[in-house]
Amino acid sequence: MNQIQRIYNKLHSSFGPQGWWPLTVSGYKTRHHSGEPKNDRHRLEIIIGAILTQNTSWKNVEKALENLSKNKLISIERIKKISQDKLAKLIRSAGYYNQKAERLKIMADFLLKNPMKKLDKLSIGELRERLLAVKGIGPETADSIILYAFQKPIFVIDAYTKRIFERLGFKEKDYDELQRLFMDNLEKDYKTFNEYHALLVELGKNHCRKKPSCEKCPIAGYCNGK
DNA sequence: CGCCAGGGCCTCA
DNA sequence: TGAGGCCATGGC
Repeated sequence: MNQIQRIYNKLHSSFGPQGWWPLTVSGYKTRHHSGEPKNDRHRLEIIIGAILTQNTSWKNVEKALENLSKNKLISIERIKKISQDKLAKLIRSAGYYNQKAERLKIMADFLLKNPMKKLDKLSIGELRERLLAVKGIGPETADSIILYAFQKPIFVIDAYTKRIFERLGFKEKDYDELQRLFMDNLEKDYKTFNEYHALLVELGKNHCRKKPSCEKCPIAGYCNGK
């Protein structure tokens, strides 16, 4: 077994299954105890959440999602109709609210022209290319959407992932390189990629923070410290 | 009070 | 292609 796989096993047995994506307003999580999307509304909530959480803690995003939900704005058509200014006020708690309001509007446009049913039929490569062409959607957001909204096997790299694996001593640095490291060393399995990324977020929040606290870190044995 | 959070775009070498 | 500025709130 390779190191990438070993680290996954250790994290999984320590933290347990994470069941991402953390749907919060679509009512799916409470009914089914799983964040897996079942319909287009769930998918849209994930897409919106992925944009809102750019460089922002999930806690701040939840409030914004609640506000959107109250105003029936987990809807492509309703996002189209509302003014960007009003939208910005509703998502204020997520930070960068003017930018993010614009990004949500642009994404709504994109989804009107590219219905999810059609996007779902595309190959991963093609879907990724189309998402990356949308202004405001970079590699991490695109991959989060592909993995968590469309349940296709691609590995999401975020700031936590970069930090954790740098500390572990891996030399891969840029996004694509790091992504390949995971995809080449794991089964190309949607559930594995889903869980692994979620587990890394958990590790990053609780142990491998900017200022690390390694005492109780479950993978301290694989790490040089630092 | 200062630091940081599940990025991405733009500009300028 | 890489570094640096910019966008901003809320938790700790």
